[in-house]
Amino acid sequence: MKLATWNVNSLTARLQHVLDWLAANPVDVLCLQELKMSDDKFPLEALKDAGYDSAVFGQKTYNGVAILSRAPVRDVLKNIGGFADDHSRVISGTVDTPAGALRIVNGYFVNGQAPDSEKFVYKMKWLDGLHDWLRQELAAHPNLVLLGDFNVAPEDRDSYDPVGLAGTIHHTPQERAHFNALLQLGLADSFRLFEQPPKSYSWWDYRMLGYQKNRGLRIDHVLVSQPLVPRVKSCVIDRVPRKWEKPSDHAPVIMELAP
DNA sequence: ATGCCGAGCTATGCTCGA
Repeated sequence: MKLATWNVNSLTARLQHVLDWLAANPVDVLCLQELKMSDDKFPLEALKDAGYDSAVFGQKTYNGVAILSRAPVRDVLKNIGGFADDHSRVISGTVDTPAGALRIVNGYFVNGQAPDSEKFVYKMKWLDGLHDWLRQELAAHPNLVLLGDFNVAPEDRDSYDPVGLAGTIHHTPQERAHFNALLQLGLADSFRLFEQPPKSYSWWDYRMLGYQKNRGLRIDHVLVSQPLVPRVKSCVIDRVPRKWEKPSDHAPVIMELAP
């Protein structure tokens, strides 16, 4: 089965791209971030017509996440357990597969703006909350996928300019320590289970011809729990929709799980 | 140092993203 994550930067603006992409890439699960719409605006019917049920945690203007799935999604949970948050950033759910129940945690991680900002303080607290909650979630759900827009470039090779951008947002040691703490829980970065092309990124700035110059960051990730690692067949970034007219600034990341 | 782009809002310039 295939699972994908895509920050669409407004589902209102990008619905047709999502439908076109799903028609060409009929994944089993697609996790979306930055819906930028309230639940009542979510295009449930259009996605149902495309073959997907949706679990939605929307928010007007900012944030908002959804799990689209060909199979029903059960036991849906919104936000991080035990962490009060005004933002709609995390939605979790379980899908039943031939190989057993699969827990999916879809996150739109805090951006953090700059290391000396209040938003960065919020990012650190949010990541602490996520980590503590995930430890329990992993105990309860051995087959777990954590995917989404992490807003962290985990290593220097995940940035187009690791030297010039050292210490700036997405590149700070604090953010990378939080990413590594997630790995320490027993999660693996599925993208790095395989040899990958150098300069592989999932986000490119709209400005200054970022995509055309491949000035990007790899900040969208698919992490899998240890029992799933032997079942991961591939993880690829699909840059095709980044070339479409009026694209999201993020590209989808697709992970394939056996059987 | 800032805007460079793009989206949303009750807007006609601002905030935010990354």
